[in-house]
Parts: sequence; structure tokens; C-alpha cells
Amino acid sequence: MNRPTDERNETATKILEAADELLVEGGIDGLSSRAVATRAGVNNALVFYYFGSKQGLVERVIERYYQRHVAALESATDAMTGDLRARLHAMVDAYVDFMEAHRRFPRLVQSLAASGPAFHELIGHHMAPLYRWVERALEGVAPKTGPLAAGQLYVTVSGVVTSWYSQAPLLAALWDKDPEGPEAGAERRAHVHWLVDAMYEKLVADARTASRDDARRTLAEREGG
Amino acid sequence: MNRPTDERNETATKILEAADELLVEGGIDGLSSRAVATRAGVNNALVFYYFGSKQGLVERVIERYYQRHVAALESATDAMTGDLRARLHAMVDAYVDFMEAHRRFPRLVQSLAASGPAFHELIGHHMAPLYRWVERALEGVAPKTGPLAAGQLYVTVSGVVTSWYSQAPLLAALWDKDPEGPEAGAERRAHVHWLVDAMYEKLVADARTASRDDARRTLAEREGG
DNA sequence: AAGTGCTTTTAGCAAGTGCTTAAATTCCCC
DNA sequence: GGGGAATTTAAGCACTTGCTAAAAGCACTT
Repeated sequence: MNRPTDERNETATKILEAADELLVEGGIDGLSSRAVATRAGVNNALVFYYFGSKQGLVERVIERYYQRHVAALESATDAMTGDLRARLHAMVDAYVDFMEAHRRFPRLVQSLAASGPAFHELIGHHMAPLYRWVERALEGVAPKTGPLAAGQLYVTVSGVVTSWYSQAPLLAALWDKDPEGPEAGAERRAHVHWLVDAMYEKLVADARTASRDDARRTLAEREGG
Repeated sequence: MNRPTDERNETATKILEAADELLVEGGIDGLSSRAVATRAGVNNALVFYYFGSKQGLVERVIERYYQRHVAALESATDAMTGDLRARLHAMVDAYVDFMEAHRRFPRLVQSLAASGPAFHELIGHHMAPLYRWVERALEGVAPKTGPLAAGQLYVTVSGVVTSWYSQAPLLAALWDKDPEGPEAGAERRAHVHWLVDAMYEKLVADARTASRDDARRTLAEREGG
């Protein structure tokens, strides 16, 4: 089972890409080794020769995505300049850019997360660096604990972005525009930007209010003493 | 296939509840008619006697949820008083309350939506009244089109609420608190309230800015003429 | 030509799937 | 208690699944 399964191996790559394409159509349970082999144009047994098991194959597929994901965010982070608000927008853009370029990815992750705890650990493992990345980026902006902690903001922003991709196909019958089209995508991106602004502005306003309250309390104490 | 499958039929109800419990563990593909029958303590063939097919069974399970969901929101709407902000909070609370009381539901919907387009139409069908409900509730607050239209706000709020339930199990390794526990749930609710406030406040602030711009523009036109 | 190590193919097992059919059972009205 | 309908059961069909073992093909060195 120690076969080279990276891009240097042509057969393994063909299998990976076939699995990637098929996964989004039916989740992991809708995926059969035979279908993958047929799509890749190789023999069924080769799937197991290269990846050991179906689970192993799927794990490699999502590993590949997360590698690209982390790389994309890292290179975006390096290029970030300007004030905090601009940097927040750049972060969100990098995130949305990746999802737009890999529309299958958020659906795949959601599908795997939904198909029982078999993949929870794996996804959590890959999610961790991204989570830490956001945590670091929000240092000084968000409090350490409570309803505005980085963890909550992370869940919200990632939920807002990724849930778009799972909800869009359901909205087809409700919307005039095609929710999967580029116009709707641009509109969604503008909405997310607006939302980030709304959160940022309230965060700042709350902090101002709190410090004013502090000042008033300090004043009252001084007057009282 | 015209058997009574509502609450009056004990056997059908047992099957429904068994399916409901099992669905969350493995999605629709992880669900087998035999497992349902065993869990319900009935014969395997009865599943098909009452529900025709596995697909039919699952459809009834989610129908039941959506019936309760709509009922819960309707009774909450009736009891809503106060200003707009208070009503928005009440809406969100009713929504979160339902999800907290039926934690399997958001995961089930996500699981089905993720397992291919077979259920897209059905979910979209049940989602429609809720979507219209939000659209109506946001009348006068949100513009008709663009990035702040009710449709975008709907996707965002429902995404923020439901994605919590799919992400919580993944956060277990990253958090100090148990994300599935009641404390984290309360914190999440507070976060969603805060988020709704942030959106509401920015919506109001944007409207003020826009009308001031309008006034300035009108003034300029008058002076120019 | 024989041997070597990797890759691919063939063929199939064992288990599980959705679903059907026909017989057995229970229920209820007369 | 008889008879017809509704319900429940046992048994199995036809098919797909993940996965494996053994053989075959291949390029390569010696």
C-alpha cells in the first residue's frame, strides 16, 4: 500500500480526479469503486492497489483540497496590506475565491461531515490550521471568550460562505436569477463583504461603548471615594 | 400504498421514528430498511407496505419535521409584539428554539441536500413557505434586490444557525468547552442575536446615509436649476 | 534467456441492498 | 362463528457493494 499516489503517478491521479468528480454527485455512499475505475478508464482493482480502501481514496481527495486551500490562504495572507478592515475584506475574498474556484469542495466537506462521524476527525484535523489562522487574524479585534470570540466568528463566516453552496441549488425554484450563475455569485460576495463590515462596525462600536462605560464607572468611583 | 401513515397508525409511527433516529447516523445511504425494521421491532416488509419505498419513507420523515417547523414559526409569529428589533430577535429565537429542540433536523436536511439532487426539489418545496415568511417579515427593512435583499439575508441567517449544528461536532477537538453542550448552545444563541443586531444596525445606518445623500443630491439639483 | 519487481487484469467471494410475492395471521362486521 | 379485508410474516430474487487472491503482462538488469 506504499504506492506513490501523488501527481507523479499518472494512474493514481486519474483515479483521484475521477473520484473527485463523482463524489459530489452522491457523496461517499453514492461512490462505488467500479464507477471510479470506469470513469478513470482503469481496472477496478487498481483503486485498491493504489489507495488501499475506498475510505483511503476519499481521504486523499479531501487532503488534496485542503492542501490547496491552505496554500491559497497563505499566499493571500502574505499579500495583505492596509488597515484592518481592508485586511478582513482581503481574507474573505481569498476564502470566497477558493470556494468559487472549487465549488465541489464545500459540498464535499458538508457531505462527508453529514455522513456520520467517520470523517469528523479527519475534517477537524484539516480544519484546525484554518481555524487557528482566523483566530490569529482576529487577535485584538475579538474577545478571548464569549459570544464574540473568534470561534463564534469563525463558525459564522465559514457558515455564511459555505452554506451558500449547499443552499444555492435549493433556491433555484425560488429565485428569478440562477443562484448558481456568476451574477448571483457576485451578489453573494458583496453580501458577505457587507456582513463583515456590519460585524466589524458593531465590534468597534461595542468596544467604544464599553470603554465609555468603564470611564463613567471609574469616574463614579472617584466621586464616591 | 394508501395506508394511513400518520400518528393514528402505531406501526407506521414506530417505523417513522426508527428511521428518524437512524437517518442522522448515516444519511439516507447509511439507512437500510432492515435496520429500520429491527429498530422499530417490526418486519422488514412492513416498511414497504406502509411507505412504498425507502425514498417514500425518508420523504415522510422530513415532511413531519417541516410540518412542525412551520407550526412552530407560525405560533411564534402570532405572539410577536414590540418594535422591529424585538420582533427580529423573537423570530431568530423561534428559529433557534426549533433547531435546539430538533437537533437532528438541520443535520438531516444538510445530509439529504448533500446526497445529490434527488432531494433538492423536495427540500426546496418545503423551504419555500419559510423563505416567503422571512421575505414578508423583512419587507420595508431590506431592499427588493441586490446584496441586501431578503434572499441573501435568508441564506445568511439560516446558514449561520444551521451550520452551527454541522460544525459543532468538528470543533470538539479545537474547543475547551463541549460545542454540543448547553453552555456552547447559549453562547451561540447570544452570538446570533448580536449578529442580527449588527445587520439591523448597519441596515438602518445605510438607509440614513442614503437618504442624506439623496437630500444632498436634491439640494444640488435645485441649486443648479 | 532467465530472473526481478512493479503494474494491471481476471474472476470471484461474502455480505448487504431494495423490494416483491405469497402465505399466514389478525381484525372486525354480519 | 363465517367471511372478507387489513395487517403481518417468511422467504427469496436480482443486484450492487468493498475487497481479495492469483495469475498475467510489462520493462528491466544480468
